[in-house]
Amino acid sequence: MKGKQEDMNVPEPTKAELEILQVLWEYGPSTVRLVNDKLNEQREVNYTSTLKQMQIMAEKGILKRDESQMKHIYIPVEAEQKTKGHLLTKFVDTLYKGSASSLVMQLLGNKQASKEEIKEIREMLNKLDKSK
Amino acid sequence: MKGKQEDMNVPEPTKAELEILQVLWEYGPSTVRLVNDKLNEQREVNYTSTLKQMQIMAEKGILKRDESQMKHIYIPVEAEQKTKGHLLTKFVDTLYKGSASSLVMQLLGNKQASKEEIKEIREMLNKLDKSK
DNA sequence: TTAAAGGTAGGATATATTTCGTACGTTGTG
DNA sequence: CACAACGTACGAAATATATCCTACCTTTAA
Repeated sequence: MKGKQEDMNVPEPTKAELEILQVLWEYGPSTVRLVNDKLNEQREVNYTSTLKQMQIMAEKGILKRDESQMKHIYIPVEAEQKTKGHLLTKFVDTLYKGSASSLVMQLLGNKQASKEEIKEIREMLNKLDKSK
Repeated sequence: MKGKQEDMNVPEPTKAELEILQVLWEYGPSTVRLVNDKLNEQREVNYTSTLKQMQIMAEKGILKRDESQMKHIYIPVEAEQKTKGHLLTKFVDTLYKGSASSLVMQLLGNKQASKEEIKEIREMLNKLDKSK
């Protein structure tokens, strides 16, 4: 049995696409107008640029949309954590040959993690232990 | 006093550029021939494509080169860890709003870290404590 | 009821990145 | 010497990504 459209593999977002996803993750299903407004709080973008981008994302299967109203509502197909997980996996694979601990080592070594964060990480590890 | 050429900010590598850097990191300063051979172990690339790419990287200041021999030798300007550090910082900033612990949380949660790796991470944390 | 505001669609353009073709010089070997 | 192998330089083409212009439809408010 063949999979439905929604089952197809969602391609990795490009840089501009990621910006849009961030807005949708933060504000939930939204119109192009809202997304474009949020983007413009950071940099200047023309409305139709954002529109086009989101249309393309819908074509690619990154977003789905509700066309029942004139103001279409766009929704990410994948959950935030899933998409971030993909990106993280790819990142670890390319830069650290898949070794999560190598990545964490650099994170801790380069002071990219504050004391509080180190504390949080330790607590996470402890919780992991208890759950076994 | 103005900085020398070498002091200029090294731009972030593109995807193709990163592939080349990986080879140089692994094998040290190398000729285009060697880099191209290594790349071709993974995918087909024309020699002149790799050459051009490395020439551009030299222009950008990502690589420097020794032209004293006919076979030019290319060398990364930044150390491996420094470049990876930049990329990691950017990654944490864009995807996790700069929170290292959020990233680690996902790493641990999504089973992208094996038992052994979790053990290693814990040991790293312990070492960090001792050094204080 | 009509003009302004705001919506979508889609082609064209701009920019960034990647790949390759061609020209031409140097090295090595029969 | 001559020619094949190998090197660089550089413009052009191919791709991928991002932005915008124009046309046209719908809603809203004067």
